[in-house]
Amino acid sequence: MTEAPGSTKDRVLDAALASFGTAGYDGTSLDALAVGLGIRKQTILYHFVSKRGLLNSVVDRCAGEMVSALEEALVEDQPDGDRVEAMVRAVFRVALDQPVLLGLLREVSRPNSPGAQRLRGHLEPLLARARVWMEAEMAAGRMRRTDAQLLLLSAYSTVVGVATEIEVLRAAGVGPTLRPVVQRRRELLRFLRASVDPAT
Amino acid sequence: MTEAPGSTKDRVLDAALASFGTAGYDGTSLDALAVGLGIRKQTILYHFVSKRGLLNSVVDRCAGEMVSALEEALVEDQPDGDRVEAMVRAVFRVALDQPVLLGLLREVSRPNSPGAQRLRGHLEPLLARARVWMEAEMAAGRMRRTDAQLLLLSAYSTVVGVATEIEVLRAAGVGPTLRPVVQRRRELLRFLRASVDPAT
DNA sequence: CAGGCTATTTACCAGTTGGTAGAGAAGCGG
DNA sequence: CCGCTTCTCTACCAACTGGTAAATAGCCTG
Repeated sequence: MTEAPGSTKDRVLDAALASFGTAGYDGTSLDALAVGLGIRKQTILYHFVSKRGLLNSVVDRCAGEMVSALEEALVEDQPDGDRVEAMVRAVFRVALDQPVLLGLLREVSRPNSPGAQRLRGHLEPLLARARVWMEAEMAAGRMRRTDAQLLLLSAYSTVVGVATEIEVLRAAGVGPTLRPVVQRRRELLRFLRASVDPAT
Repeated sequence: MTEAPGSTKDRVLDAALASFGTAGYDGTSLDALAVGLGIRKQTILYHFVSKRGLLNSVVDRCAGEMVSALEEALVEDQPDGDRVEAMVRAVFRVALDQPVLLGLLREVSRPNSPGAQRLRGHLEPLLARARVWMEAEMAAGRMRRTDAQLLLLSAYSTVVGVATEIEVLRAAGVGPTLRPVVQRRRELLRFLRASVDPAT
């Protein structure tokens, strides 16, 4: 079922991810993509039917990777060890390992963007689980009472913003050093804890 | 020099801002833009020479508005009244008054995007001023010692993320109510204060 | 070896893209 | 009335867009 890593289909997916993530959907041309891969455009269309289908496949694969990474982080330490931290660490790990993936996330999370709805479809169950968990924590008094959905959306956009920022830093001349990233993650964690702290 | 608000040139700028901000640069066609305005595409090209020129003009105008809004917030209360809060409030006001402007900011702040460099050119002096101010605050012990540039970039991306999120919220079904925005602003302020608080 | 399946190709197409060339038209100072 | 400038228009165009149709080649199975 899963495509062999060296197959044409898989190579197209990789290249498409990179292009969608950096140049955007409209900025990506199937011709250019094909030339870059040394194949003909029609080969791409054979595998993915249409440009939109290609985007959907890319989104599906990436969302799958991300969701599984997050779920792994969630079950990792059952005994209420800081789950928030585990999730943030997971996201940052992904951001460092595959920066292009964040580019796609950014591109696709724009409202009215093709693929935005599809992405939401993938993330929805995860969000639902998190919401349920948060409401339980609130009921137990381990978390400050707020609108769970709103807090989640806030956390989501903040995390994405922060992770995306790594690209911006690189563009601004700050080298791909690890230090700023670590520092940034520490501050983000403090922020999220503050949002959640039952005191005040 | 400044164009009359009803002039063709100005109407084109408005429509282009809206289109660039929502559909992106590549997703915007001069033909469609012209049809929407009831004029011919060549009229647009007469005023702005090229599509790229149009983007530049849009960026220039918007960056001007934003920078002046921020500078206004900075001098507003000279006696060290919380300048950070003043700036955040200014940004949120812009985000609420002209949401499209945030869309453009988001589109254009992607690295490698056309217009990204131009935007940085506009924001650079403002950032430089802020950096100088922060270093003075640090020296005076009123602010925790950190890398000023890094903190600024963090704050920038966070603020943009948060403001952009308003669109996301709308897309996620949460109405354009004011409450979430206010709540979000409060939390953001707490975050920024925590990043700055000299007591660890 | 025949026949189907998968994968990739060549050939082609209609529509759209940003952009050029040049013609009118409207206003204005002399 | 002339000439100049400013603006908008019609008429084109070469390049590129995503997409269709059909031919070809390899491969496995019967």
